Amino acid sequence: MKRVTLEEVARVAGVSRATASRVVNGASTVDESLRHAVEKAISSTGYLPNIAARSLVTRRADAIGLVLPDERRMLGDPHLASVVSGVTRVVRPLGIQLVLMMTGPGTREQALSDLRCGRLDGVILVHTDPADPVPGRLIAAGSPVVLAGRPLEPMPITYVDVNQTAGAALAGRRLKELGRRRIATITGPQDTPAGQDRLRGFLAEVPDAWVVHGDFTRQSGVAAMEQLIALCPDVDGVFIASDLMANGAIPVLHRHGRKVPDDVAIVGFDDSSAALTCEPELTTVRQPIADMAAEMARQLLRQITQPRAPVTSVIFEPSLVVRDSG
Amino acid sequence: MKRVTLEEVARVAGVSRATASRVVNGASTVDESLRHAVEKAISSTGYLPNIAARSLVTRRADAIGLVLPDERRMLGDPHLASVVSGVTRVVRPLGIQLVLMMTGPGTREQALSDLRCGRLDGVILVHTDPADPVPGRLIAAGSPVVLAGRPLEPMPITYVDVNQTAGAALAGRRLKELGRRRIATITGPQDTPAGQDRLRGFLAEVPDAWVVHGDFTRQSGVAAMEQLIALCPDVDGVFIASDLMANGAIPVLHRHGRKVPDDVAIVGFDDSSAALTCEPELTTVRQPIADMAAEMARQLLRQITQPRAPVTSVIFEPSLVVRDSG
DNA sequence: CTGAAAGCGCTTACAG
DNA sequence: CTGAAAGCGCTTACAG
Repeated sequence: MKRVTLEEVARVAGVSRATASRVVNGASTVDESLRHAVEKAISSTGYLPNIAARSLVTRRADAIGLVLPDERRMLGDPHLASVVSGVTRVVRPLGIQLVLMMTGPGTREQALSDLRCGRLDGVILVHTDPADPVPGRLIAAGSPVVLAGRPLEPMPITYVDVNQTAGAALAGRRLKELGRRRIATITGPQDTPAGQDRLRGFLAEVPDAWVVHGDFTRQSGVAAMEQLIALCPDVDGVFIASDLMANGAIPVLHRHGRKVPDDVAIVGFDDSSAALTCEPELTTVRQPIADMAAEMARQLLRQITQPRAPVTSVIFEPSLVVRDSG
Repeated sequence: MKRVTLEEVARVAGVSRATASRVVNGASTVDESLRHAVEKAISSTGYLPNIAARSLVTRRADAIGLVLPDERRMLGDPHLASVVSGVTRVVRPLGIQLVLMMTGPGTREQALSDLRCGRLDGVILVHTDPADPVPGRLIAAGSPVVLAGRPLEPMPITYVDVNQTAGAALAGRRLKELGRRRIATITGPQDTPAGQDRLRGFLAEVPDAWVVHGDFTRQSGVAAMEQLIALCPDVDGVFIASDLMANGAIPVLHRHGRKVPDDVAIVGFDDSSAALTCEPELTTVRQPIADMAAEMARQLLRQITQPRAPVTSVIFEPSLVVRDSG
């Protein structure tokens, strides 16, 4: 574990530290023969630049944060691995670290101070609730930040989202094409943009649908389906606003002797891993989570390198994945 | 975003930079009145130490890595959030960052170089397969490292695991207590310690059990159960070596007209979120993942602060969580 | 294109 | 207990 410094590389290559630094950083203004000498010295010594020293002068941490809500809220969440994967895909080739911050109620401030003390160049915020002051303070501080999903209240911040209303409309159209007549929906929480948009998009397509409310959790899917069956026993098509809720709701139908999709067609939303653990496998609206996460990383990187660039958001189009449930 | 330095704090407080540094770092050898002056200066200026500058001299990154396998392998994995949560719990109060490394086949080396260039103080390795050269090289380099789970081949490395054989025995005992006579098991992959131990521990309790092999994935649970039903149509109790496999296997039983738990009792292993998405909810052997992850972090921290400390591993005792499936 | 030099912001022996 | 000073390892104007 002998620590090799740039000084040493320069000496071995017979050049100055400045020149050695230039080839390490790929500056194009280095003579070919010197470059070669330095490269040879690098590999012979096994040199690796000290990141702290570099950071100190470049004023970049080369690290971004992924700020998550607390464990309880992440636990059933089937998206985490995909988000991490998508971000990693764009960030790693650039040598940028992904630091995970799973926050408790009082610890979201951490992101702010990590940004201020130069530990992080920017942050991606997941599952931000409307009361959270962090996004506002980040904007005020001029820190690079992107939100996963449109914020409830409009604010001048970059976000990446799927076209929620279009996705819900896809689900509605599918149920109609299947010839279903007594159509219902189990919604997400109505104090979130996704919950609102999925309901609105669906009703635009199926205005007379029955509406029962859930909150995206599996458990709420169970309760909502019980409620729905009581409300409308002969329902024959249901759009359930998250795969996780569908995962809870389908067994309720079975318990009531209703077959899926013969008696009741089900369409979910997300195309998360929860869709595959449904019986039968879930027809659902696909959100390309990993691609969206990759785009968040790209947007964040752009803000970091171009602090004065205009704020833009990007919306992905959803698609319908037809499986067995509807 | 004006950057406040220690220099400035010292000037405001009317002391030297050295003294200011001492109170920032909580050195006890500072006169009370000076300490007060510095503290006041810190809060009035909003000072936050520059991490890179500190790292450069302390030679610590104050960051640890969590090295995961590729997305495909993590996707259905219900443990990720719990692991992150457990590690975060111990690491955050110490101001240590958790950096996530989701590796592809060729990128596990990243951990090595991040360690060498001072970007990481240590790493936790998850799902290491026997062919992976990384653990060996980490040991050779003397880097702080802990493994999630016992390595297949014995090696002088710290790991944290659950007592797998004891857990499997718990499952066997449960099925016997339920009065089951034709007992079987669906195993995990036999080239992993967990897969081997769960089978061994189970057979020690139920020596004459039928054995069908799976690989911990949901899909393999489906296939294995089909196979088992063909092999032993009147099986009445099955220990399935992961909740995820059980999640796939139970619907197969239903499809064959067998009720759970009346006709066939099922006991899983993990107590992950997959246990709750089973119908009926899964009786399973609980692995306290978050606590285990917290312990991994503690072990790693100890290695970082005490490089010459002896290698120790820690084993958690599992417990049986009785729900509805068996 | 190249090198000598300054400087990034901190911690830590070393004297006093 | 306190301060002046050295030094961590790099990058980057600035001359040449």
